[in-house]
Amino acid sequence: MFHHIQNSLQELVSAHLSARYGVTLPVALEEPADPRFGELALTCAFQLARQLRKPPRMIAQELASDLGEMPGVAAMEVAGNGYINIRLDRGAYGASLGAVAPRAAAGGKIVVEHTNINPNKAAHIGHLRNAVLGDTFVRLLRASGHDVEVQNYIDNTGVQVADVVAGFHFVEKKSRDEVAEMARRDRFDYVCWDVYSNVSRHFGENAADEKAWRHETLHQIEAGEGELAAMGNVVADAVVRCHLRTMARLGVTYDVLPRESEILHLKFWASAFEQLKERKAIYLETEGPKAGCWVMAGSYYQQDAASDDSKVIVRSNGIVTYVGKDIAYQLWKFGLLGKDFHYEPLPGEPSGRTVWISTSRPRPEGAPSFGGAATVYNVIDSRQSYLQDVVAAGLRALGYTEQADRSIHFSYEMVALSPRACAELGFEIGEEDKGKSYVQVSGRKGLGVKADDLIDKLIATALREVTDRHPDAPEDERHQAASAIAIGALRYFMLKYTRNTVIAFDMQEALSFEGDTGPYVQYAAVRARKILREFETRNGSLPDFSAMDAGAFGRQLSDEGLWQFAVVASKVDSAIAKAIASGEPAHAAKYAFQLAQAFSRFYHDYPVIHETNAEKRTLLLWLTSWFGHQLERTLDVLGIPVPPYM
RNA sequence: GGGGACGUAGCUCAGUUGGAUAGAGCGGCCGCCUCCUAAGCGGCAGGCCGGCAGUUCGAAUCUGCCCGUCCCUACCA
Repeated sequence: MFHHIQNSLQELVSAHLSARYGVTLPVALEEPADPRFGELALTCAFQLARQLRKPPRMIAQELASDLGEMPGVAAMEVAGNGYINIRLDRGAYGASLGAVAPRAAAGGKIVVEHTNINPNKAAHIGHLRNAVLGDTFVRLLRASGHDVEVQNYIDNTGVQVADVVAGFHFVEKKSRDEVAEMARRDRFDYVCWDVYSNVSRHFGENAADEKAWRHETLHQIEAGEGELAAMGNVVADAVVRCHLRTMARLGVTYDVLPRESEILHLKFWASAFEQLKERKAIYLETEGPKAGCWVMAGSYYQQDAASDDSKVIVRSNGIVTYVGKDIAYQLWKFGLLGKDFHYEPLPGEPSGRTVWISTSRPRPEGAPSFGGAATVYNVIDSRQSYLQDVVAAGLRALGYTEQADRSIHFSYEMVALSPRACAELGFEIGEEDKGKSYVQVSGRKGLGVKADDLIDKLIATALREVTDRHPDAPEDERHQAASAIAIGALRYFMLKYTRNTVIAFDMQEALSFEGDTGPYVQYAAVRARKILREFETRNGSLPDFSAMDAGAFGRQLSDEGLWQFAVVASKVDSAIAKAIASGEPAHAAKYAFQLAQAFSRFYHDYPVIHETNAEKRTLLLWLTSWFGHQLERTLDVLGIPVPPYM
């Protein structure tokens, strides 16, 4: 509702400015920090002051009287040097709050690619940040009416998978069948975690083995033939399944899983390669250390590039780099490659929605049409910004400038470990890391917090809290509540930091359920539901809310506390729009927290059920119900469930 | 060397395209459970917004130069 008023006022004022003064400028409508200044404030008098060569206060006075009556506005006051403070008509505003704003989709399909975990080991907390950020952004976009497709790219033929295969084969001396047997058991991704760190350690001590084993394994995997290739499929498929299960615990889902093996087998790269060569986006280097490589000139992907800067796209041995494959994949996402994957439903996925996975053989099943996006968001950590620049430059070099502009690197900083977390986990910190405020996680070193371990720990902690408060509740119910709380705590923790903040993961902070946390927000939702349930238990049903007209809202919302509460709770759409515009899911999380804070105060200050004045009681119940709806809408966007009780 | 990010309360972080008195959580101290769940509420203490200059009616926010921290800069991904 707030969002709606903001937009219409902006239009009105903007039209007035151009008619009255012949100027067009973006009308700044801010929300004053101090509620005594009203709900909105115009600062355009300041912006106009220089152009009109008049003091801002005079312009403000002129504007305020010229604008006169505006719909939904009760009063305008000139304040300070030239602010125009706007007070909304509380009765009309209150009466309009229940209305649901229509959502118009516009701008074509948006592809969001996230998660993208190498299928060679268990997911860790860094991957969680990626998935939660991506999933939440998807929910934000969908909540505002966009058509969104979620892709999770599976690099099942890369070095990381090859290294684990080499570990199983050369170090652990396991056959393909033995690995397949292990893969059927629980938490195979944990087994791979150890195999990977073991083989990485071995490679660190034995460079010859690294070169030989990796070469042999990669060669088989890329050819798609041999024992090691078969083992690679077993490992990657099983680990992908583990990852999907881990993400499902957090409510993270996907529409399609494009795999690198199909990029290879369906010759995606060959098509992209032809386009790149034809458009002279890349060239064959003839001299220097990169002789024999197909490279992209540095000037394509960075300003002020040194003249000899270039990025290898195809190695001198003819094998394409990851970036090259990524350019092909990116072209496909926009429908520019002239090729498509084949798809099959991923078997064994829980019902509800089908997850499709790419396959190289045509399948009869009617898969939806994937790719062909108008806009693409790649949720990838900031360390890869250089490579993302190269990918976008590839599109641009092919003449797809619009798509390059709509190819957005949704970057975020890494999740590192606080020194205390390292100590708790029993990791030895190297000398060079001692003085640092955080330590980077490393799959190769096995240094990190596994996602499932963290989730388990959160559930156990939450279960203790729930059991303390509800010792007599059935166990499965308590467990359900604890799981919801754990998800809330984890997702909120991953979202509360803005994207360019490095998270120094600290177990105690992550396990905290008080203050600026998910459970605090969930608690507000639980209590709102409880009040309504309690009232119904005592009185049979809720009162008839249709009796609440603008007059009643006007009378009751003259109470400053209730009015402020209603205003805050009316800003859901505004918060979602802001989070999308700024690309910061953290803003939506922050808003959810502010909502919960407002409710906590309301809960404390207004005993709803015990209110004796009938009109006021009805309004309090209506506010509680409507607030609950608003908060749950916000929580839904954050992917945070509401526990049955806490 | 080049590119990028960051520096705000003891700690961890917000700060909406430059706006009114710089906020939150945690930690510290003091209060509040006969009353819809205290995972809560209220209060107090705590800041030359890294430094210096500039831009202007106005700067934590924009520009330049310093200081400090981190990331990237592979024929790895």
